[in-house]
Amino acid sequence: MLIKDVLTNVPIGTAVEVAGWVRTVRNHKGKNPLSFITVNDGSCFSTLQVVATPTLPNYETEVVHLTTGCSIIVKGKLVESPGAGQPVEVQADEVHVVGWCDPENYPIQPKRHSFEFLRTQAHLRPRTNTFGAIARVRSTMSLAIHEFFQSRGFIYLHTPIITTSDCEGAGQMFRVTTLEPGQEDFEKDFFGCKTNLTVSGQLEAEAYACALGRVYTFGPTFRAENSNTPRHLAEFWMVEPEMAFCDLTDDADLAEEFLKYIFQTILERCREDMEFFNKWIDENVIERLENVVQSEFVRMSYTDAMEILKKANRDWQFPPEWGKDIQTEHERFLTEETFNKPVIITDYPASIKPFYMRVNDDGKTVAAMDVLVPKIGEIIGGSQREERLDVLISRMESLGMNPDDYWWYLDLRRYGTVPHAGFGLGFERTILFATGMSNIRDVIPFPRTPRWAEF
RNA sequence: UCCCCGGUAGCUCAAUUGGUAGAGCGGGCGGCUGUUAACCGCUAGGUUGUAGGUUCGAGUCCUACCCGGGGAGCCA
Repeated sequence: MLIKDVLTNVPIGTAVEVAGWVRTVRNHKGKNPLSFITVNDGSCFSTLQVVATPTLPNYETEVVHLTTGCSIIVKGKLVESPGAGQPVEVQADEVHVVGWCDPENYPIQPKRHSFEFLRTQAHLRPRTNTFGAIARVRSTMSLAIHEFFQSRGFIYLHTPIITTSDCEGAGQMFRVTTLEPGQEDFEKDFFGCKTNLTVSGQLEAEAYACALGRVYTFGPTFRAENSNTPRHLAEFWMVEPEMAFCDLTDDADLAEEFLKYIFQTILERCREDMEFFNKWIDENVIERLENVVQSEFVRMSYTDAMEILKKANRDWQFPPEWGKDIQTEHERFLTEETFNKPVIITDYPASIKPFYMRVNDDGKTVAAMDVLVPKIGEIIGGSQREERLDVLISRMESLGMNPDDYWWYLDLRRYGTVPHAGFGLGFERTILFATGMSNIRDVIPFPRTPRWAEF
């Protein structure tokens, strides 16, 4: 029986059986000895208080020696709790110790640990309040993502992890090879050519969108960038919808609806976990999410955003200038100081965006859009794709790319081409925003970053 | 990769101008008539990240390296 159900669905007086890990133990040894054991099984944030007395045959031999981390199975009766901290508790008829936990060596103590320390104990940190809550929120968000797309007629697509295509501009790649170190003859390699871990499923998703209409991917992505920040991982999860017969405005509409849906979902379904984050991690996180769900996102062109930045009376480390990238300090100014909500920036200069984005009529900008949120910065990057064969080829050539390498991608424009658009959402960055956590290494179970692939 | 800050007990941290390394929590033992990260008493626990150097003397100063955090770049 899950503790989640015991605490919400089971009437007082019911015989229950729960299995979980001991969080804390309080023993009283006076004239009226008894023990309070709080147990968590991960099914919900709350613990269940178990009351054990010396009438248990193993009370002296086992129960009083329980410590944090022990695994137990408890049979007993659910009763109203006379104590103040919890409405109900279990009066134990049986406490079976499944696994002992040496308290001298067990790293997880019933106290506050630093996240830095817990990262070195990534196999045990899910037993803490914070990491249990993150795991449940992450799972609920994953389901919400599928619900959102499936209910709108999107087909869930699995794009390859090993690829030969280079989604230009998406960063450094991890080589996949069976060659011995030093060998450079790719014809002798496993695939007979140079292969990498994917940096994006977009190009393949476009192929399926140009057949099935609406598709989305949700899977791992790999970047070999030497990025050492609280917002970057070498292995992270990305959601990439792609829609045929769709322009940039439709794309931005989808992104806005999508974010609102997943935040709304965790506010509704992860109330207890969210209240924990709000109390201990970020005292404004619930209010911020509610604002996002209720408010309209700001939408403005890159050109207009540059005007706002230029008019701002402040010393920029990177002075804003048309044609240059929007820097982190600019993003924060827009999302945190100017609007204090998500901002969608559209129509970036072609010179700073990749080849596949559709060239606008002005010839200088492309139909790109980034969704920026307070604190985290960019969580979505997307665009309308260039569907005109001649424009796409000349764009590739001017960037020094060989169109022959992208023959199948160009076929999509040769045979029944169609306006289409899509975006990529960084899943972990979205969890950061949703939980108020500040380091991306704490919202994925086993993070991979430069010089760190333990566990 | 660059800039800044840090590394002391199992964990979280303290240690004056360079002068005998401490506390809280956790652990062990004892006490406590229902507790809430319980409380009270006693107790064990350290090659101060690594390797050099300066000094009568280094946790403290210098050099190099390793690891971590924050910021930047790259991006999601």
